[in-house]
Amino acid sequence: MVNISFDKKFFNIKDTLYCGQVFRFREYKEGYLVFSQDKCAYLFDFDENTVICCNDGDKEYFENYFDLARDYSVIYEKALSLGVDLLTESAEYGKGIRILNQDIMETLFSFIISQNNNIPRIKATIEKMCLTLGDEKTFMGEKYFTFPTVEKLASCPIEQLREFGLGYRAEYILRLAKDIINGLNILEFKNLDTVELKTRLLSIYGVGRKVCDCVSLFGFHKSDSFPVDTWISKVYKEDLGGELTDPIKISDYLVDLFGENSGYIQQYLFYYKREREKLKK
DNA sequence: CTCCAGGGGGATA
DNA sequence: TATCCCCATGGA
Repeated sequence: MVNISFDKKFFNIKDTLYCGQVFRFREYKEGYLVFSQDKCAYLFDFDENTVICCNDGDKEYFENYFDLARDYSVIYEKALSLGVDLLTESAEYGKGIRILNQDIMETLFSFIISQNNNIPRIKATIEKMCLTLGDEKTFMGEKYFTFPTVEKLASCPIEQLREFGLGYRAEYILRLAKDIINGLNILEFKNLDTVELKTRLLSIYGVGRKVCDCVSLFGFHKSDSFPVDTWISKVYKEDLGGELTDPIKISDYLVDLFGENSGYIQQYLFYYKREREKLKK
């Protein structure tokens, strides 16, 4: 086992896990267990640091997963410098968020599941998938299940996929898994620029603009992506005074406005808007 | 272009 | 109890 310590000023565990970019984690002891692919890490606070505890062989994987090489103070300062009141508040509130570098396959399947769905149910569905189709492993004495392989997903009867709570998304999952088995190479997309990547992602059955932007950002770390859901639509309309209604046009407008920082700013705004709404109740 | 089905749970009225 | 909403999309 190895411990990686990182200044928690720009790495807050809760903000990073609850800002909606990731679905496989659970509370454990003084912190959280986070699962990715077949791996697991234990995160906790220690003094002024966030500590990542993982198996020796997974050190580099999780350093990349938590995007430790990137200086988030630059992104935070940039957000403040734009002079938009709501963004300043949002960045201050969510400056501990890190945009994860998640497993590409897992991100793609997970965000197809996320469409027109709520986060508790997305988590529950993915958990059932892992429990049934994944492999059992142990980390720090805790049992967990790996994310299903494409082979397992492709050979799973559609009725069983529906039992996980996938609903009509079961068809999307099955068709994609089968396409990958038949030669569709998603990992090859890593070499593409954002425009080309998005075109390829959009050609996948069940992937529209919203899922495409999430996968571009959370799987491929294309930060010139601005996923627009109902919360971001509200921010755009209520706080930025926008008049567009088509989410695709709103996304294009916001990427044009924020450029390379779009993805980070999207997370600041989404998280702040949603958390603040929760607090009102 | 608009309309609507797709699962199902939780929030709201 | 009924209705709306949810990190939407494909098809008519």
